[in-house]
Amino acid sequence: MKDNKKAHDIFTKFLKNGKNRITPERFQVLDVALEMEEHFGADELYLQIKMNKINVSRATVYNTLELLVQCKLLVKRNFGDNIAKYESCFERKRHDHLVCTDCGKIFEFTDTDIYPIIDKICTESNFEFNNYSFNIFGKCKDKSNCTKQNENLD
Amino acid sequence: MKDNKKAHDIFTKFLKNGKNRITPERFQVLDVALEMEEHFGADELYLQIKMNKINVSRATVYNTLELLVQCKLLVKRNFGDNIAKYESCFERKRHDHLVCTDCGKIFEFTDTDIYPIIDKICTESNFEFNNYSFNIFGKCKDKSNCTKQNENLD
DNA sequence: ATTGCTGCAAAACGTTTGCACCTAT
DNA sequence: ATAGGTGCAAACGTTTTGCAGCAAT
Repeated sequence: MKDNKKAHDIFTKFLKNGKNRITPERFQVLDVALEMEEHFGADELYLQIKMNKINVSRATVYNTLELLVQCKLLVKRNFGDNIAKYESCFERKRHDHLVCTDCGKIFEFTDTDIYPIIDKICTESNFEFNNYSFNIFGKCKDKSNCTKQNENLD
Repeated sequence: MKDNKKAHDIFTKFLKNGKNRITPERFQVLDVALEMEEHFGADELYLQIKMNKINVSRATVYNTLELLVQCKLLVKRNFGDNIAKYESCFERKRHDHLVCTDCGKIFEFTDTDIYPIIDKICTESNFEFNNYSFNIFGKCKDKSNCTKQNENLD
């Protein structure tokens, strides 16, 4: 297991601050979330929890994931399929995604040039920045890399 | 009714090109879509169609919307609530969105500085660009403007 | 003791699918 | 004639909700 102590501390502080209760279930959700592969769905996490023989209900998983987003241990993303995907951003660099519409693969990139643009727009629009999402949809040109799950294309 | 002739022509050309059939239902969906307020959901469009006493099924609406996205008369968007939203981009300038997480309002902005960034990333990643999504989430600072539907905040 | 959280199951919601019939080609 | 498209209803998968019991404060 990774060193989740810092993450626990952040979550504890957040929960106390918001008069939310400190429950073992919430920390179990956090622990499993930090172990997940990137970009997991809420239900996927729930099933993983069941597989680990941990007894936490769906309702608690969904509820806790929202809390973890609020305290910025997780980010919530959407890659165009209308399923909420979560991703740890605990001790990770902010990044965005390229989504291949042929094979469904998701690639990460980091580009800081976008930050001043966001700053400018928020200032101009009198908007208090909280988060952003930036996805690029297209096709892997390197087709050896692209399994092309949708064979009905082209 | 707006001048939908050009849009019809684009759709017709696209359908013929892909060996899709030209059916009256598809053009009825297009016409209602072009009349909709910005950012409508598929089911919302279906209900609007029913209200107009037009007889087109849900299946056809969902199917046709995908075709309209493919021929770039509509764009499909997602503002973080896992409901696919559509928006006409027929004779409209490309734009992105600020989403207020307090009141849910969505504001548009246009910023061309992002294009060279997208170009650069696609070139570096050997990616064939098709589309992108860029949303900024935050709060309207001008609270007189913000109805704050979520009174449980702060 | 209070009130928020939990588990469970059912419901809700947007979306997709199966099938028989229809229609554009 | 024959694919492909349609309408309808049922199914699907994700997410939310209602409620009784439980547990953190």
